[in-house]
Amino acid sequence: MENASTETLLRVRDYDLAATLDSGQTFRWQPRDDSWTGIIGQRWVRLTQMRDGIRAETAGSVADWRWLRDYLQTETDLDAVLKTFPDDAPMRDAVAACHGLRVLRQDPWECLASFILSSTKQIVQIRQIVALLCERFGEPIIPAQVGRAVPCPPPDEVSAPIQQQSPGAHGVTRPTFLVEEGEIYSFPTPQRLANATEADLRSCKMGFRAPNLLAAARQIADGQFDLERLRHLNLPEAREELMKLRGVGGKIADCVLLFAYGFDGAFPVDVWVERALRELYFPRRRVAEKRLRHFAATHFGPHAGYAQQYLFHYMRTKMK
DNA sequence: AGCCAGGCTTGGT
DNA sequence: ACCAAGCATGGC
Repeated sequence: MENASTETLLRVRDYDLAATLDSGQTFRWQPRDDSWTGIIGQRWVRLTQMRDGIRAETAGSVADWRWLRDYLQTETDLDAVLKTFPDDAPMRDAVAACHGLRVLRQDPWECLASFILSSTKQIVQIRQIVALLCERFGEPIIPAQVGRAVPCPPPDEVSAPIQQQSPGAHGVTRPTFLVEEGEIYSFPTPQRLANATEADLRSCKMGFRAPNLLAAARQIADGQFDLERLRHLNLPEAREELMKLRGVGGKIADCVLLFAYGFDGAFPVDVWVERALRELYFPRRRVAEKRLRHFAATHFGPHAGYAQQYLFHYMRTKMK
């Protein structure tokens, strides 16, 4: 029986929090003071990498931390997963370079919506679009004043804006507060977005992706499309179902299946992973797309998606 | 300035 | 069944 508390230590080894939260599977976590702050569901959370695990702080008392262990997948036996990877040089290098990288278990709707917004966008830009979407349509969340007992904020911290030069803004200075807490909005529900207009969504800089997100939100909001039902399907069935949504092809479907539903066999192939496959496994060879997909589908074993995440992060961070 | 970005859809052979 | 263009937007 756990006592209700606003903080806990999740004991876990071989968990690289930074690699996990910054490897393009999720888009809202922000680094700050050796910690990561973000929103999980309706909760503000701060996570800190410790030697013996992950320290978690949140707003409001928590009696049962299962939701967080589930999101972070701290119970996953990483060694058991790594043992299923093919024993070849590229995979060994990727695992060595990204030791402790995990695949999260995210909320299906947030994951789906985020990846609908991801097509032909760099990760930094996906983050910006998602941030705008949450600011405009999410519910405000109260961040915890963790670690500092502040009955009332010091007057100079609140009332005195810091003059800050925004770079490249032609000499325009804007007053900003130094104490901004980063993410303070929940991810908008399908219902909320279903009531928005396409123009509203376009104002979040999502361009041609706006009608796709809007259509998905409306289909889910009115019950025509059931994200929960996908949990009871097998991988190919669930994949086919997701691909019925406008703007969702094989790659985005695979991302959602892997990052939200825990289908470890899903193997998203984007430009980075395709590059990894061609350069690491078929150097200086012309390989047809068809054959490459067959290789991807057969070579990496039951946790292929996990292997894919190692290749992806390896290519992005270590191979430039 | 031009190319590319965790792609998908559509219309051409 | 395969190929290219087009799609918004921003960073480099």
